[in-house]
Amino acid sequence: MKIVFMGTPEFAVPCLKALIDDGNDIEAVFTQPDKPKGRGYTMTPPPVKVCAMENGIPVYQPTTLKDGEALKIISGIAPEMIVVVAYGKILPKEILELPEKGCVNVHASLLPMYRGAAPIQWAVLDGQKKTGVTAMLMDVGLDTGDMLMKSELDIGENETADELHDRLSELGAELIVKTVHAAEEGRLVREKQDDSKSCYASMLTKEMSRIDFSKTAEEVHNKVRGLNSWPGASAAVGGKRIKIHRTIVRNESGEPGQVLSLEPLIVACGKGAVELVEVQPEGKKKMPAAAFVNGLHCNSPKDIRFE
RNA sequence: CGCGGAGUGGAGCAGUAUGGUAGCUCGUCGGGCUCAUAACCCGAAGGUCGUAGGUUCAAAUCCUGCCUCCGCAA
Repeated sequence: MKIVFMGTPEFAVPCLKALIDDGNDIEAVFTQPDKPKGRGYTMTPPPVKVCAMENGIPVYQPTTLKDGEALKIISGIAPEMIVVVAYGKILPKEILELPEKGCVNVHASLLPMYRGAAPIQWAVLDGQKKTGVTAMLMDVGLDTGDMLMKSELDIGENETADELHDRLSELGAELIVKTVHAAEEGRLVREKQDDSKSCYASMLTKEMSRIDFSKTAEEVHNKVRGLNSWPGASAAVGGKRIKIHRTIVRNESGEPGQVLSLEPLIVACGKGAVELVEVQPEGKKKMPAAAFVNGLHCNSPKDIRFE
């Protein structure tokens, strides 16, 4: 099928690859402009751009789709379908209506749950046991279009958002290929979203990363998993910030923030406790909690405290 | 030139202002104790102190260049 692909981050790459491998005719890729990133503000191309260029596909990186330029380019190509995966821009109505088979979006949740920017992370933050990917026909609303196909996935008890992200992106790649096939064969069924069951997964911010140990062990654990690896969950020990990458829920209890054991490293929460498995002090690499404890040179759990 | 931290046996750290024998907590290996052990006791191996120069009788330590890793910020 003749397709224009729109996407930006790592999540979208498997979808693009799968569509290419499936033999579709990807005439153009739209992605966000390169941005200064990391230490030293190096200009970094989005992952989708890198993938597109490796495959010799023309890349467009407009700052806006609303000025008519993009519309001109796309109507010149006249794609049968536009596939959008985590592009990061709102498509104007004129573009949505352009392809005969519509604009299909792959979204990393079981819609209508978790519409919006960070569906994977919020599913973990909320302690969901199940999530998935949904292919839908885009309309002018934000992730409100009619659903076409879904794939479900169980979330592991200790699975992080990053790990789930990788699994969902692969699942999404399978789903979009199936959806394209179904569209070619004209057997897609549209299903309306039940708006009353919808919820919104807002963007994550750094402000969320601070751990509140007065919350329950499950809430702390879900925060660590859901915010990993960005922005990450963090706490303070002895006035220094420390990122907490991996935890396990424990049954012990104590005063919130109190260290109950050094080996393994267990910190009490409002209810229950969490064992810290992998941490990262400011300016250091991530390390096993045991290594962190070694470097502290303290003998008693009373010597340290998490805040 | 966005701001800042750091490279020391396999891991995490100390030692660096006042240059002078390579240290600590673990891990690993061997032995002992024990019904047994991730516990305890004894012993051992393992490091050109990121790299290249410079100063010096002498550099992990002082000076200069380079490489690498990380936190913040975006």
